[in-house]
Amino acid sequence: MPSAREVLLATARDIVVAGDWERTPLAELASRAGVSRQTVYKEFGSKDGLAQALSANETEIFLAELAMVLESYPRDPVAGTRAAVAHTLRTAANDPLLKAILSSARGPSELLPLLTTRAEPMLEAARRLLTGYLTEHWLHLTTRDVGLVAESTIRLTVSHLVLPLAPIERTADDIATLVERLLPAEPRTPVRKPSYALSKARGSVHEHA
Amino acid sequence: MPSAREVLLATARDIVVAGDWERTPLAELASRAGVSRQTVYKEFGSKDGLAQALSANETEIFLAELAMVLESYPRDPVAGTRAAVAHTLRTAANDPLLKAILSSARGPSELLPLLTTRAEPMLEAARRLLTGYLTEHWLHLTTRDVGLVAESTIRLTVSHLVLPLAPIERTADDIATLVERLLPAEPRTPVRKPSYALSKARGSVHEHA
DNA sequence: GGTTGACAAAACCGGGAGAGATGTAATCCT
DNA sequence: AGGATTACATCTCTCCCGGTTTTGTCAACC
Repeated sequence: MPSAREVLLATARDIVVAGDWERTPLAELASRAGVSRQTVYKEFGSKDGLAQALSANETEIFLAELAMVLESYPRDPVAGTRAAVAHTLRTAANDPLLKAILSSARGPSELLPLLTTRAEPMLEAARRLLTGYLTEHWLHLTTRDVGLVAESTIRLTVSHLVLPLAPIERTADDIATLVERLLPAEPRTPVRKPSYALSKARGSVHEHA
Repeated sequence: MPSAREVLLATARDIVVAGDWERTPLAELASRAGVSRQTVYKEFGSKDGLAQALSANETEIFLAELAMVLESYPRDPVAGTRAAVAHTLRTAANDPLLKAILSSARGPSELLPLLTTRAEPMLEAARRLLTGYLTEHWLHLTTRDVGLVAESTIRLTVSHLVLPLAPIERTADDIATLVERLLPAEPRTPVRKPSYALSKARGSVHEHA
């Protein structure tokens, strides 16, 4: 039995993805979630509060997914990077909300400006995640070097998200190639407990297609 | 004696940079340029036509500058890249018009959407320029490899333009470092006539600070 | 190549009425 | 507690209506 909070987040997400956020009254959202309007205020304080919570939830889920993707390549950081980039591009392509969070892009329909604030912290979190992952594999490199590569990977991914020119798989291959050439030496794989992985998403409500 | 076309472009540029484009009537623009309103229609067809021409002019000037910057480092492609990136970031920081063209960013004041269309061709031109420059120095690399590096450089530069985190010089150093590591071998310098350089800006009207 | 003047059509203001949403609160239910 | 219902004040959004400005196109003129 999902809590009111959870079903509200899920419905809100559907509405945002459908591009109807500003158009949809809170009353309709609530009734569609099978919940009264006041419950929303109790739980989230305001409509914006709901959007914020949704954004935070989405961010958390995405970062957890990203960590899982990376974890599944514990011995091959280049393949891991490639998979992470591809996963990001693929997911964001089908998810206007995530895309908005990542790129802070004002789409044709002027997506909610609340998320703009979220963009930078989100990218920063992703950068830390990637940095940790890469550090596990190239122990001899300086923090600065790994950070540079991680940040470039993130920026390039977002860039290709905003202005895609090649198919996703091709882009992922390209970025992975860059990483491989940038950090070429000594791919030692310690295979210890990965300290970079974040806790799993707790408030997860929806499934990613 | 500057032609009416030139002085019109210059005045239009001032207005755009001041952020008053949509606010300013064509009549005022014309009189400020010391020219009648009809001359504008004769020369550019419409107000949008003026904006288009301005954008094209700006693009041409910028690309010519970029080519000159690169030409001044005929033997050191890493330093050349570094200088080109720094020049781009520095110029765009003081030039809302160029920034809009490069990033297609809707600023707080909702900059002219005409330029949005311009963004991709402009980046494509810059990519070709850089590709040609780099090819002069790393003859042994495949077109695909050089193209990859060039495109990444462009994308990273734009990314840092949109979301600057470090000082410009630092960013330029970082990107140059990436290029250096990506294309490490055999920096042969043919020093022949650089075929990548475009013709100088002809319609150039203003001076870049 | 340029100016002046006139002109229709379109875009851009306020202001005001009405509808619709948001946010707060009291009360009731279980 | 967790939630629903009803009520209500306050915003905001939208539509409409004029009046004004701006755009874009003439023609005639130098």
